[in-house]
Amino acid sequence: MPQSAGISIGYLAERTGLAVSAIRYYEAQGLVEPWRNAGGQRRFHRADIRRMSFIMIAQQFGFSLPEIRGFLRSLPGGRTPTKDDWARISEDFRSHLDQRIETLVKLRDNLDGCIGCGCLSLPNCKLYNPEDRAAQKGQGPRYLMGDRPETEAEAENAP
Amino acid sequence: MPQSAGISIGYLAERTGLAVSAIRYYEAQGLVEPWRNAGGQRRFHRADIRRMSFIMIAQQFGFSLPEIRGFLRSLPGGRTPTKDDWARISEDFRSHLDQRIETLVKLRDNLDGCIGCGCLSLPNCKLYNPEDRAAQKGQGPRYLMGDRPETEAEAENAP
DNA sequence: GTAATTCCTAAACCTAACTTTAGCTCAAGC
DNA sequence: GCTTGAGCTAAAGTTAGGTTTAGGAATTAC
Repeated sequence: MPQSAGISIGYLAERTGLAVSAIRYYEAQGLVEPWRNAGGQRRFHRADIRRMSFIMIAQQFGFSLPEIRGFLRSLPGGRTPTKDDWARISEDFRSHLDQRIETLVKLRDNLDGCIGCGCLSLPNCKLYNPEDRAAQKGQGPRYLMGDRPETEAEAENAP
Repeated sequence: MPQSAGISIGYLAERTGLAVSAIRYYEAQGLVEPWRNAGGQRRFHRADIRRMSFIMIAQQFGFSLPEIRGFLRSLPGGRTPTKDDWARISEDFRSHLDQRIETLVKLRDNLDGCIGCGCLSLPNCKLYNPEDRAAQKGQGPRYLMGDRPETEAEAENAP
């Protein structure tokens, strides 16, 4: 087991459950910056165990690696984040998470409404309603339930 | 505009906001089964407008295309799903969705606890706690916050 | 009847987040 | 001191969910 001169990639992998290849990938993405020993092998700070954990948690929260890199830039290199460091980052986490939860709950509520309305065939279905298009996450124009200038009624009557 | 002999892929795209290429991709994935006209062009049922919408909604709910294909298999081909068809599918949606929301809320609550505890450095942090590993979505064994057989205390004391 | 659209297929390309492979070097144990 | 495991790099492969491109063929509009 490595002692004072930093830890090996294998040990870091063992402690975090990450694959060695994943850690090297994170380095390539600028999420961690190990130094090299005399033989050219990576050496990590012990604090990088937490750094890796932070990455895994942030991923669960739905952040991309570039976003996480942004967070990490505001973290001090080489040491454990303090309460203040973490509190700062938590704000971002919170709002992002709240938004995702809200979207899902809204979607679920609409689904509930649809069970009672015979859904997918009635223009008053909420999943069908234009005002809920805001819930979309995609980039292009996507119209749910085929709702367009032409009404469904028209469409149905044109066999 | 197509009349009695089914609708074209372009019209379906226009009505749903999907790209033509996406619709062809969905066909390749077995999510829709158009027939062909004399000239070899795809013709869709008008009900496929809703079928596409169903796919888009299910995607927003976080389902993968194979999962959605599963849902669609229980739908009647060629006609608008009835209230009963939809109710049957809604059950599945509900439970999946509830589970996803629960996971996120749990994660958020843990985050809240961490803001107060100085997180990422205390063994009593909930994000750090083994019992919350269940919240993981990945496939491999991943240990959050470096929690393994060896305790953090030990690790910290071995510089 | 001809020009402009739309549609066709197959194959290549794209992004994210990694893993796998190949061929080679380093470090550790006995 | 030698064998074995751990580490190295570069490049290619993987999965999901598509888009883009190339080169034709069918439809539609006038």
